[in-house]
Amino acid sequence: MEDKTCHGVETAVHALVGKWKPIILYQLMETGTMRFNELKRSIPNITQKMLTTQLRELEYHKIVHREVYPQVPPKVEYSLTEYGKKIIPILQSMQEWGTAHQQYMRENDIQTIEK
Amino acid sequence: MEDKTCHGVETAVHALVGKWKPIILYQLMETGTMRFNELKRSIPNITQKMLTTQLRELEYHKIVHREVYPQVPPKVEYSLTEYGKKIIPILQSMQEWGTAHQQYMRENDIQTIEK
DNA sequence: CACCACAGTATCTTTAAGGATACTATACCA
DNA sequence: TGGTATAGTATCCTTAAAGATACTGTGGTG
Repeated sequence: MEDKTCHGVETAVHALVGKWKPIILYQLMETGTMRFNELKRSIPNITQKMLTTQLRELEYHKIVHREVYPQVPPKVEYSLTEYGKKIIPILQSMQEWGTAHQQYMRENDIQTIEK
Repeated sequence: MEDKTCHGVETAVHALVGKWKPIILYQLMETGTMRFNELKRSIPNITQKMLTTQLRELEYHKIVHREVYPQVPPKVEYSLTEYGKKIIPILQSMQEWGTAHQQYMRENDIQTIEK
């Protein structure tokens, strides 16, 4: 963190990176407050473990708020914090570019998924 | 394209993710055309292998242009393509948010690097 | 009574990403 | 004659991320 070469982009990458975080955030951005399983259902293929760990990290970074209702069966709601809402522009430009990129890749017969 | 589940964000993440890609792109955005070693020197700790593979992937995605000059010693220049320049808004909002986030984390005594 | 939904943990295993190191060719420089 | 710079490959090895699976407690429903 000392040197000038550690760009903000690095920090942003660090906080947002991972296969799931941007998708989780995008969901919360679109839908607002969501319960754990609601979130899980909205993201195909994500496992409980992945969802939990990613949410915990986002919570740690104060990007996501976790509200526990002491009930049985449990009820836990997730939402973007006011602070977390500041990443909406990033998500939106990613969404915009990503959608265009899908089309561009298709037009040029380039695989979006390499390997 | 009406596939609601495969968000553009996913594609964006896929094309931009990795420890190095956003940094490489940010360099090229700031400096313009750069030679291989110039890029390498500007990114501390990156290995040749990492730089090469990341550049190849970006080239594959038509985000980065690679210009080889048939000389000895070799000269290869990298730059953003016109298409690649479309991600500048993403990089800028990431840079902006990331810088603010560093400060926010510092103020709240939260480690940017977990674990 | 058996079973479901809820929101998770706890382990274990797999896979992908990243890193270290050594090596290449060739021209120029001292 | 040896050393430097260039832009890479080719291997091998180490982590970190992701995934699979099983398990928890409890209250309400059929």
